[in-house]
Amino acid sequence: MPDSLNARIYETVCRIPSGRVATYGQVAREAGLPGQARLVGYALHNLPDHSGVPWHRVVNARGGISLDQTYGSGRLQRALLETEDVIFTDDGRIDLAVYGWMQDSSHPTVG
DNA sequence: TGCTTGACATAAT
DNA sequence: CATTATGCCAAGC
Repeated sequence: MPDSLNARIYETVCRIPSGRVATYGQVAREAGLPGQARLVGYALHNLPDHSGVPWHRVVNARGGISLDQTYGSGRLQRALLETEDVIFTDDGRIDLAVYGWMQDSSHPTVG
């Protein structure tokens, strides 16, 4: 199994600060996989529960959970994000403009 | 070995 | 912002 690949993705996902979320594309770029956002999702799929990787901080470009929110993982991610003070919209999405993983300190809610 | 699928992104409308 | 069409790479059978 290509741990070198997943490892890069896990490393990047762990880089996501609490209370914020990053898109698959953003993680993919940080992991050195520009354009291969799918591989990020694939890696997270292989991600074991005992890995300690904050996979719940990874969402799609719409700021929404692609998983089935009607069952386990989907509901779990939302629950975990809520524990990070992340607010969901009525549409069940996250405002990337507010909770998006911005490396710059510039934040609409902070600045 | 080759086809199909997949926790997605981006461009155009 | 939502929808539709296309691209990308790796895993599964």
